[in-house]
Amino acid sequence: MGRPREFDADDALQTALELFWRKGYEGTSITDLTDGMGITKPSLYGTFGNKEVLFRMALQRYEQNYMAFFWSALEQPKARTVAFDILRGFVNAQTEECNPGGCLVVNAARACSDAALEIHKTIVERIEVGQKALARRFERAKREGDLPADSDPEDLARFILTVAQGTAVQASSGASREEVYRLVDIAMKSFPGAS
Amino acid sequence: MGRPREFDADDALQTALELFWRKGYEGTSITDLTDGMGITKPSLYGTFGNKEVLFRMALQRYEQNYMAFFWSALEQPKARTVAFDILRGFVNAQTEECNPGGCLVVNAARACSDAALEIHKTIVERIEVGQKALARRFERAKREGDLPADSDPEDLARFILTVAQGTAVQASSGASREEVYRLVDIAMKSFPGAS
DNA sequence: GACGTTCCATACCGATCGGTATAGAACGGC
DNA sequence: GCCGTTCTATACCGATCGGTATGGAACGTC
Repeated sequence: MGRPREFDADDALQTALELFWRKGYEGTSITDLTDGMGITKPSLYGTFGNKEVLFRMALQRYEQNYMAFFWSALEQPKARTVAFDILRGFVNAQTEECNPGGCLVVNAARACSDAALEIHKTIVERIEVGQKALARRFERAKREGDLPADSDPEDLARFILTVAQGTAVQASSGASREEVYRLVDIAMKSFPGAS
Repeated sequence: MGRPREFDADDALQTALELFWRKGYEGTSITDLTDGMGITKPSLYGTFGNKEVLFRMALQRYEQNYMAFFWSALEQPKARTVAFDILRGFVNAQTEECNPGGCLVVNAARACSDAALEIHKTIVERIEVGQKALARRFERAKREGDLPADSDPEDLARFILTVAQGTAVQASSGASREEVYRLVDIAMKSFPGAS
């Protein structure tokens, strides 16, 4: 009962996600959000709570809708394919025409001012979650003989994500998909099992 | 003649550099700057003009004092040494105890809000200057037979700087110097001439 | 010691920040 | 038709943003 809302909350969240992606957490103002969503401030606060929870909801949606490739890549049978699929998946998301450039997480990782410290902590934590999951996957590969006995799974995981973060900077600076694809090919030469 | 200023402008600029390094352009407020410098706003504006020119002065000082290794690395005789010295130099600057974490340029590269567009353009431009200089160095190496005939100097330059940008994200997220050193070693396996 | 000059301290500017109080408009249930 | 509820619109909140006007204090010069 009561008056029905005149906008689609899901559409609005998608708009917020894209704005945060493009401009970062602190770079996106409430006015940016309400203008983009086409709603008023009370509607935004009534629906989403406040800016911080809205960002966290957008972050969750981002991981679900744009970072899903990461977790399915982990299920590839060979570590080398895991690594390649992850890098390619990142680059695809970062250079998709209809997406903002770069990576929402990396773009927001410099939520710099003291006021955004909590957001920064969350971002760093999300990166670590992915890095640890990848390291565990590489440990399994090492046990299976899929990775050499002298390789360090944690270092390899850090390397892959570091390249992904680097490509995010490149992509948000305007590098083309093909350029970054070639970059991934070069990076993969460092990975055990290169032809 | 006139009353002498009661603070050292060079010290103040160094403080500004460190604040911008740690918190980015928009994340650093005028109050942050004046508090850190121990001066008042009129002194800051009288000495440096405004926030944007202060940032550009800090950026210039940063390149001179912390990125000098880049240009001397270019003078190394072998391309592989050039690449390694550059990566090591970046990591050293990014993980120096007494420095803020990461890279001022990468941290500021997400000067996200619409207001900071000019700063963002400058930052992207500074990255490109380095990337092009490195590509030219690798072109020379290719001509000299120091790099294989089928290698692409531009792609190699982009790869090295992408890894450097990735390490900057890692470092500002708290990775240790040794961890990032190992990461550089892995990345160097992609570079032509690996043992 | 008066002077022009330069710097410092306080207090202020309009704009914007994230967030909210208030009042009215649009609905379902009775 | 009326009520309770939930939305929307306007107008506002204190705080902070980058930047400045004003007045006095500290100098070298004469």
